Amino acid sequence: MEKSQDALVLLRQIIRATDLHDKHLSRLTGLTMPQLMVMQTLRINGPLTIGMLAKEMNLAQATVTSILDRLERKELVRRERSHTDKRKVLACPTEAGLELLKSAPATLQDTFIREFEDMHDWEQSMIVASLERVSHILGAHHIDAAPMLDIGALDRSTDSGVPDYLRDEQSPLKN
Amino acid sequence: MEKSQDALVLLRQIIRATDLHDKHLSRLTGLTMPQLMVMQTLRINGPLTIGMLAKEMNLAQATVTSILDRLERKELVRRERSHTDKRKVLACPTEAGLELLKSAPATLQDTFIREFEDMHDWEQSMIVASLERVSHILGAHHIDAAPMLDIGALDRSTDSGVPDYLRDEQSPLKN
DNA sequence: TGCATTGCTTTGCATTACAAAATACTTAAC
DNA sequence: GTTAAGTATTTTGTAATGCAAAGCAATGCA
Repeated sequence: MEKSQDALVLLRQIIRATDLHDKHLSRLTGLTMPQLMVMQTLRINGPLTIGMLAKEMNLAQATVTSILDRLERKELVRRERSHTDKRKVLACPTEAGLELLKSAPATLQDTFIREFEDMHDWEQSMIVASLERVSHILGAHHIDAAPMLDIGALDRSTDSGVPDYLRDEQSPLKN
Repeated sequence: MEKSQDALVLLRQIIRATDLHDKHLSRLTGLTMPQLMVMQTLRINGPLTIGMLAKEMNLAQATVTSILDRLERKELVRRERSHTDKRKVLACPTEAGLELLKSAPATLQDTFIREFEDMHDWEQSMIVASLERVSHILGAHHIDAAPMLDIGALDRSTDSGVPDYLRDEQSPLKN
C-alpha cells in the first residue's frame, strides 16, 4: 500500500516532465502549446484534414480552424483543398514549418531513446512490460498513439471494456 | 530498437489517458481544467498563498488570480488574508468545494490503486522500478510531485544534473 | 523616516476552446 | 436532373487561459 503511492508519484513526475518539456519547447519555438501540438501531429502523420486533426488532438473543429489560421499566417502550415472531395481541406506543414521542428533541440524522446538503448535487454523488457501494465490499467491500452512523446493525441477506439469518457465526449454540465 | 518505440507509444498512451480523464472530470464537475487543477492542488496541499499556488502549477501569479476569481464567484474557494503578513492571501477550499471533489466519480488513481494492490508483490516492485527508471531518464526524478494523477504540478528542485528548463522558465523567443 | 522588496491585483492583449449558425460541397432518392 | 439529406469546414459569439507590465499595499531593513 506504500508502493501504489510511490507508483502514482512517479507517474505524476513523468507526466509533469513531459509537460514542462513541452512548455520549454513552446517558448523556444515561439509557438503556443496547441500550435506546437498541431505541428507535431502533422509532422508525424503527414497532411491531415481539419476534422482528422481535431479528432487526433481531441479538440473541436472550430478550435483547430483558428489555430491553423495563426499557423498559416506564420507560414508554417499551408491549407490545400482536396481535389477529389472539395469539402475537405488538408493542412500541410510547409518547408519552414518542418524546419522549425527540426531545429528544435534534442527532444525528450531522443533523450529517452538514447538512454533506453543503453540498457540491458532484460531491463528494456521489464520497462515495456510495466508500461504495458500501467497503460492497460489506465484504460489507455486501446489508444492508438503515435510514437511521440511531447505532444499530440490519437483517438481510434473500437473495442469494448473502455471507460466511456475515453470514447466520446459529451456531457450536460457546462460552466 | 523496436522496444524503445514500443515504450514511447506506451508512455504516450498513459499520458493521453490521464489527459482524457481530466477532460472528462472537467465536464462532469462543470469546472475548466485549470480550475479543477487549482481545486485538486488545494485539496492535496491545503490552503496556499497565491504565489505558492502559482509556483505549484507553473503559472504566472496573474493567471492564478483570475482563476481564483471565478472559483470564488462559484463559492468553491475562499480568500483569506494572512494575519501575520497582510500582503499574503490564502486560498482556502470551501466546504462546497471539497464536497464537489469528493462527489466526483472514482478517479483514475482510485482505479489504479485498486488494480495495483491486486498485483503480486514482484509485479508491483517491477512497475515501481520501471517507473523510477523512466522518470529518472526524463529528468523528472527530482520533481516533488504529490501522489495525485489527474492534475496539478509541483516544482521543488534543488540538486544538479537537471535540464535547465525544468528549473526556471525564461526564454527570448516570444510569439 | 526612507526606500527597496514582496505579494497580490489590475489592465491590456493574444490565444484557446466550444457551441451554434452559416457555407460549400457530395451523395442518395426520386 | 432536381431535391433532400448528409458531410466538412468556416464564421460568429462568448468565456476562459495565460502572460507581461503597471499599480497598490504591506513589510522590513538601513
